[in-house]
Amino acid sequence: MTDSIPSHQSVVTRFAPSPSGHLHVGGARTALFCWAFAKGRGGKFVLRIEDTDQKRSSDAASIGFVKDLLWLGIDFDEGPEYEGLGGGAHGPYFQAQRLDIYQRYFEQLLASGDAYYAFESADELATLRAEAKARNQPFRYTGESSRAMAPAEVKRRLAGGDAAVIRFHTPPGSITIHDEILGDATLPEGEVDDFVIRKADGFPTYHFAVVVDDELMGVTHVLRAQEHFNNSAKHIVLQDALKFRRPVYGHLPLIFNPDGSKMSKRDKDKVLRKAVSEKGLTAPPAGTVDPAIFSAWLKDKNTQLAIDAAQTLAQAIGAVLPEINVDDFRKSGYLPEVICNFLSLNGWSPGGDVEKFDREFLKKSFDLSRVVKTAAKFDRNKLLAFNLDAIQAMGRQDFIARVAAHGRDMHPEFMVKLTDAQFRSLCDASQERSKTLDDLFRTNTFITTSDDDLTWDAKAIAKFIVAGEPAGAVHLATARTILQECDEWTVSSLEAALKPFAESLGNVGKIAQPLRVAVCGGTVSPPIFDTLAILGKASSLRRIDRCLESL
RNA sequence: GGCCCCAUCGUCUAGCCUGGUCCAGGACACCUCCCUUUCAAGGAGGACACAUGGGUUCGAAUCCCAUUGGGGUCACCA
Repeated sequence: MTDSIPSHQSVVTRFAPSPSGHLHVGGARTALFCWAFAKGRGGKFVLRIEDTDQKRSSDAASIGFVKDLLWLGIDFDEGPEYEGLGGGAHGPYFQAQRLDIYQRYFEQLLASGDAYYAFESADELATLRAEAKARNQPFRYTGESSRAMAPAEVKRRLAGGDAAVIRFHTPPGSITIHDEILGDATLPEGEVDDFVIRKADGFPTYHFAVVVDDELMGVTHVLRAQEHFNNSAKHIVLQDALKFRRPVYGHLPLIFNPDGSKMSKRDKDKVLRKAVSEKGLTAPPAGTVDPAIFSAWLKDKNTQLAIDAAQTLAQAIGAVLPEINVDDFRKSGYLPEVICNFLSLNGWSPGGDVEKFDREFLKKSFDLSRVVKTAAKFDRNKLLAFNLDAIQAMGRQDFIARVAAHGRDMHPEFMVKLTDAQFRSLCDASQERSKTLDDLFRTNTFITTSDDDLTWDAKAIAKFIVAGEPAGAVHLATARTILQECDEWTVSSLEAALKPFAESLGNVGKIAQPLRVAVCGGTVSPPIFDTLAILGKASSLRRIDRCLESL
């Protein structure tokens, strides 16, 4: 009865997150592996929403994370209907809509004596738990008194409206979990107590819903994060009692922050709190966050600011929040194919020194035997390096198209200020130095600043305009008169015009830096001739004039 | 604290199952130099790991045990 599902049966995997507007990178990795495993074997990938927690049901309808999944190129065969995807014969795919299904199985277990009602309140249990903790003992619910309760008494209390949960009566004996990744592990008898399978509100607990749905949806392989490992024991005893098949389990190693802490949505909040306290802020900057919400948040470290509010506040105080969600990486200009590639490498590798590959390769190659047992620390540096490599490998048109799409999405105000020709020139000048699709927008704000609003960095002025013998300003003035004479304003013509003068000074740097500072306000920009060409003649001269006047 | 799991460069990992070809390979980061009109990018070098202690064996990163360290889990959350 403990046999795994036979291999000739086609593979079905599932990704079963709580409803959320955003997909966490850890979740993305799990989804990716589930997807690759099923797809690579001609099987099905099912998406199921685990929304059995009514306390969090305010956003239960929110499955915004699906857009992140699709952005990554992870599609599903069955699941909630979403933009033409989803549906399927095993729905509904929201657990909250499957209550009648669970009820049948509750009744089955109640009838067979494998489950029973229990009337302890959450408070009572919390007290017992606290006592156990104080004694450094694990708390185990044995439920002798509940099970000893006469059926008539149970009926009476139920009829009287007493709050009750249903608990599963875990049979005696040790429980062995077979795991394709970790191997076998045996939990001694008594480790799994009589856990709750139906809450007082009538909803199933996670353990129960998972077991029923996996069976009904034909799930053959359960791939999930290692934090669920011990839960498998509960699922196994439930499957046995319900006479269900056992799926093959594979528990994936966790993904951590570089410092070893668990990567979580709260990391953003932590960074934000730190920035706020460093700045000594007691009230939110005007126009960012509601002051009442802000002070409530500040008071209670256990609360988190809503994601949008956190973002605006961070922006206002110049804090950079860590990327945690897939959407954060999208906004930062990472490519979805690179994220998939990199995520795959956290916990798995194809071997043979191969580490750059696409989703098709992953589908074909992914297998459980090469999944690593140890947790990985998420290395943003390496991700960034992969992203750079992918960008550099792109064709010119492809790069322009993708940067433009990113720009329309994330920086519309930037896009409207540039002509098509300017934008293409900027792309050409930026591709080889772009680590993300966002770099070009962040590092070239001088282009969209109007000529008369441009300000200069004092250090840059001191070093490249004021200093020198003769001063940079002198060369700048000379360069200006040369530029004035240029009728053709292209990269090559500008270079040709300025080269002789630059060489007479020794090297191009003598003139490039003063010019760069004058037209950009700082020391960093695309190559100087590209920069001048993109700005155009009128703008370039005007900026040089203003710079010279400002001295 | 109980239980469970894990342990190769700073990081992701290859090698481990089927001991010798490993004085341990790749990648990111790091250091040095080169190139250079800034920032990047690029090129050439370099440093860097089998947690510790016992076994087994002619021989161990690879097998066994212990120790240490890390993680997970002990909810009417998933």
